[in-house]
Amino acid sequence: MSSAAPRRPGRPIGGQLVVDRDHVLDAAERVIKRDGPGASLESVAVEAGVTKPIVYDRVGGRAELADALAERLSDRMLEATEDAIAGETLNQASLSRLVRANLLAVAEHRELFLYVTGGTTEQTAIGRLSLAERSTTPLAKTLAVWRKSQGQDPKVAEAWSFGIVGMLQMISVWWITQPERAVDEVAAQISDLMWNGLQGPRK
Amino acid sequence: MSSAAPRRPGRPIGGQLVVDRDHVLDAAERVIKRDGPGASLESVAVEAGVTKPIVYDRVGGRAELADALAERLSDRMLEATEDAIAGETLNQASLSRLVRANLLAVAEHRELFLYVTGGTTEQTAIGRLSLAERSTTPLAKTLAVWRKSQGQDPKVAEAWSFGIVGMLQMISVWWITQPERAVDEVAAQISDLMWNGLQGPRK
DNA sequence: CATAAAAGTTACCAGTAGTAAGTAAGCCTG
DNA sequence: CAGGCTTACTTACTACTGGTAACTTTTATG
Repeated sequence: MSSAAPRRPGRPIGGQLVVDRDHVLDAAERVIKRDGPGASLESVAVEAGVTKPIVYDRVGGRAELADALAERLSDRMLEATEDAIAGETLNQASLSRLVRANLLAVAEHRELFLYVTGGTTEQTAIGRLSLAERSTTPLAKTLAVWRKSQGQDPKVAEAWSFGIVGMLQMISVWWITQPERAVDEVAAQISDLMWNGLQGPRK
Repeated sequence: MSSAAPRRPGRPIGGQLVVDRDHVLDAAERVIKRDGPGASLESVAVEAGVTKPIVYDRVGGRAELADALAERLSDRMLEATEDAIAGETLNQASLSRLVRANLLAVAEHRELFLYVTGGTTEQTAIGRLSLAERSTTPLAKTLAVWRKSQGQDPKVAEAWSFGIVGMLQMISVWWITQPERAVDEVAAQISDLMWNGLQGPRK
């Protein structure tokens, strides 16, 4: 993929863009997968077969790169988790499948997940929040609707969705560094906590 | 504190250490409070009235600094939250006070919290986990005891405590960037979720 | 055909983590 | 009390990174 084709300065023959934004982002994902978080923009540029200013032109600086990758990751995770519950009614079993799908999706994009949730050392809070928000916003809507349908106050939806996303993120980081733990067991335990609360199931 | 007293090279007169580890860590906290996360080691050294190699000698590199500060922060937060429940029995009201105390403690150490949870771009996962572990380990013990006393399986304690800590961290980040939200309301909502689960209170 | 616009690269700057080498004071032994 | 070792610093450097300005070449346009 990273053919070291030395290009001359100047507009390329044909006048077309030599790489587009998605190409750069793909390269960034490969580099992060290879070098872990803390991969440099220079290496991203090399992997994309281009120089640094092009990366800046296509996606922007480090913060914007993290943002763009966060967008990609959260889209994929959203898709994976949506497939797992597939419009089913909310109950402990479907919740457990959701948690399980979330864990497996994180494991699949391990390095990318760590990069995105790890932040960029600068304005980290906003970055991490904007990632979380991509997950919480649809979740909050679902929660609000569901609460209303149960005759409960939907006002809690926003705080709850941030709480749930935070729980999932932490559990994910923990789980992918503890590979011996069975995914089904963790999913069952966490969905139990989410569904029944600390009190546990009341009969 | 940062008196620009230019010191000559060589061993200081008197033969004593000019600053100790805690002094450097105090300086680091002040710099982070002033400059936000991403504060440089150089500025930490200047604030401590000393040069960079001394920082390396006293506390180590960036990763070790983050670790040491994480230790300090989690100790303080633990203290604050323990004061809030003060050996009381676990119920929704005491849980709410715990969440509230947690939020206020985070707000008090806002920049430090962001620095510590934001990580150091490198080996972030381990760093964040080790911070979380300082909170989860005592929590897990408490949970295990409590579950046993209720005739429930204490095996869930470890996963649950990571989940709870993750929830608290995310809620904290969210809340300190949304200053208009009343702390009592958020604490009530989150403790409701933690105690009763998604189902809400059953009568 | 001259000139502007487009799409690249080269070359640089500033700042940062981390380290090697240098220097002055204290201590210890003959 | 002189000379050498140890201690506790600073200075000065390297390597690298994010970010940008300036330059080069091709294409499009009046």
